[in-house]
Amino acid sequence: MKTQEAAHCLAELGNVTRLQIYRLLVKAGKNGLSVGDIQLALNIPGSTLSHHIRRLAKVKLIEQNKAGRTIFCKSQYNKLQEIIDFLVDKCCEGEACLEKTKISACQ
Amino acid sequence: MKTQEAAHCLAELGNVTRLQIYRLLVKAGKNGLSVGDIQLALNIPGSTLSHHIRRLAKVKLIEQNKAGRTIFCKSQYNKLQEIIDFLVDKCCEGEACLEKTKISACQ
DNA sequence: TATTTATTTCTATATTTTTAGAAATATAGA
DNA sequence: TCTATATTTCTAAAAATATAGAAATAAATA
Repeated sequence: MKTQEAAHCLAELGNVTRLQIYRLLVKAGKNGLSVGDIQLALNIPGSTLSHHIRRLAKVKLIEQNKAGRTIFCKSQYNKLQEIIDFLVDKCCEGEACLEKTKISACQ
Repeated sequence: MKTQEAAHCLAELGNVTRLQIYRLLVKAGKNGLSVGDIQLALNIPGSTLSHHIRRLAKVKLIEQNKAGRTIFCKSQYNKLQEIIDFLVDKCCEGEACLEKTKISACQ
């Protein structure tokens, strides 16, 4: 991952409401949550929620699939992996003081 | 780390210039770099650089110490550790599919 | 087909952020 | 003490973001 993309992803995570949404989805696992579930959990206006979800989806931190009139959102764990790898890469002049986080399941 | 603080830190990392500064410092290790070194590497106005460094320092992603008229900046690795821990905590309904990144040295 | 439900899009306003020139401060050295 | 160097603070303007009401869309159900 390049700096530009990493910064963009980190900026999307850098808003309290969006981070709450994202964390709900990280915890939720592969089935994810519907937009309605998230709205119920966070108690925010639909238009605000929709705006934040769209931004998370745009940078591929989450993905959405429609089932009838319900839209399910779920974390794209590989993107989080890439962000973490970017942040810890070549730490301390290559002295390898950071062991990488491995995201094994949930891909 | 709580959501509020995590979001704040992530927002500070979510700007290309600040992320470049931060990554230089993560790579630099425990001796860090002077403000002048960073300015040379990134080629940006001093006032802009100073503003970004201040923001990174404010959330303790980096620390600064003065030596004469030179200010050295270095990464506070433990903060990065906390952010990563926050992001991967309780992933996938506690199925523990994320192994935590360990930052052992450079504290 | 009419209604309800789930969610988005449109729109506008308030707030925050980014950028950088100019001036200020603080320390070292001549 | 005068000057040069390293860095910050002040200031202002442009751009981006956050928030949410209202209207629109799309699918399920009566």
